[in-house]
Amino acid sequence: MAAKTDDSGPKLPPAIESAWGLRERPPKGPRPGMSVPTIVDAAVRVADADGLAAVSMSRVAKELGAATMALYRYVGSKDELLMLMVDTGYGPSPGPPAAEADWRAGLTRWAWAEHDVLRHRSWLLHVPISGPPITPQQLGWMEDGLRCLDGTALGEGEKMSVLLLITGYVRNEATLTSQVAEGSRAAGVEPSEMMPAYSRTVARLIDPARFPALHRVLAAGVLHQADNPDDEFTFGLDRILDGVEALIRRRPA
Amino acid sequence: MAAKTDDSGPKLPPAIESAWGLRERPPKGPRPGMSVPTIVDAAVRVADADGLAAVSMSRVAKELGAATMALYRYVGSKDELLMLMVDTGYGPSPGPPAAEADWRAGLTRWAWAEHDVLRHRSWLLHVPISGPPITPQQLGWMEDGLRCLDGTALGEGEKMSVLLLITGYVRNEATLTSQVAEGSRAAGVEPSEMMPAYSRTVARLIDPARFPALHRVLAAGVLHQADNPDDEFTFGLDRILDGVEALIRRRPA
DNA sequence: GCTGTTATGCGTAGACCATACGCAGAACTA
DNA sequence: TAGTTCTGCGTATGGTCTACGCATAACAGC
Repeated sequence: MAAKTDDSGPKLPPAIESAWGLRERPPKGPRPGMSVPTIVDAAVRVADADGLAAVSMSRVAKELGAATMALYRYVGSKDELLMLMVDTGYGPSPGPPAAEADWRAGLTRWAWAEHDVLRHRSWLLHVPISGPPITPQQLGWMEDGLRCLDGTALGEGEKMSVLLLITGYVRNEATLTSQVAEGSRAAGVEPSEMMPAYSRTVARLIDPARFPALHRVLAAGVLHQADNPDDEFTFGLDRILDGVEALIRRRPA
Repeated sequence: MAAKTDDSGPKLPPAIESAWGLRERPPKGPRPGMSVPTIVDAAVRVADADGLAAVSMSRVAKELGAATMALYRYVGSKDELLMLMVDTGYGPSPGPPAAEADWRAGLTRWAWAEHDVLRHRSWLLHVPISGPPITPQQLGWMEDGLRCLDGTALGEGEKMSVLLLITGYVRNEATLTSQVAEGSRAAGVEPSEMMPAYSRTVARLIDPARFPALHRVLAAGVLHQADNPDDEFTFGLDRILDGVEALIRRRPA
């Protein structure tokens, strides 16, 4: 209730308001030569091509044929630009679950959707997030996730916690695999040689008497063969969903 | 096998080697005025006091009464320093589980230990990690975690996956709560007012028809009262451990 | 049509940052 | 004593974000 009657309350960054379409152009002054979406798209293009580190205000401006400082008419700070980049970088949410899908199938699809986004936009993982989501598409993802749990007996707070749990897992998994990929590129090693090399390094460093369990893992050759990363992802996700299932079963239907 | 007979193989950063104590001082030249641990301690002190963003080479040097460039005699790059900061920032691992503890109690203790470290050293979460752990104390944490699963029927690879799962969860939870804390400090709001303010903002932005599930969550007031963060942490951890328990039960003992 | 107001584009400049390079001198070996 | 090698660090380069202010373009009202 009282959604619109709220005073405008806590100051929202201007660029965020314009992302929600709550901002009419003032009728005076020269016509703007760019727009917030144009700038954000350019920044995303740079990040896609050369990584997040390449996204500097001057680089984005160059991409648009504009001067560096021109961007600051549209975006309050670089952090604000980053927030908007995350929003468009994630893209539209995967949509509500199919009507006949149960919660587990729905959340699995939801998790894989985020997984897929993060796989080919790994720079999203490097953006320092500075708070809970307030951009349109981000909240769209949240909405779609919540809907997966609609039929269950979980409380609203529990639903939220479950979503946070899953999203955190997906991000974490993506972070690890992207680190391996980036590390191998940086060291000029074949990606498939990365984990074996790591395994050899650790083996050289540790004393088996002080690190017996770790030594056993290495001896088992676990880190040698690069598992199919998708299997690794599925393993963890299934563990988490098993845990959620145990919780749901415990509730009276 | 063949731990020492390995050639020195992949080039390890010099400062890492010295962290493992594999580096004797060359007998010539002037005696060094500082040491790697001295520098790392100073950097940690800066991060503890003013956050990771305050850790610049010049700031650390000032802390030591030295010139900026003097540090580069000991540390190859800032990234290398950061890696060492993480190692000493985590501190010594919590130690092996008590003999009478089952795996679940052991992992719970292990997870809480990391949780506690991250709670009062939240800058650890902001360090961009660039690969799997190779520093002594980091591997110590890994060892202690693995030992918790020693009695179970899990394979070595599964043990590793479980650990990754838990550590990822702990980091993620800590990231979220520290974001709320930092956000409130940045906005000058009481920490306890942070989530209510967020809730109000989202309520103002979303259209209940397009975001029905989210609207329901808000209406339930879930985000209003700042849950005891420890309860939130326990909830997620128990979900994950339930999932692990389901896996272990499925294995023949 | 003229004038005042306002918003835009952007040049300049300041305050940081990491770090490549090279030199003076210290501490050791022979 | 001569030679070698390592330390400390001054200087300089090229990058970052962004505060500030000016010229100009476009509209509102008279």
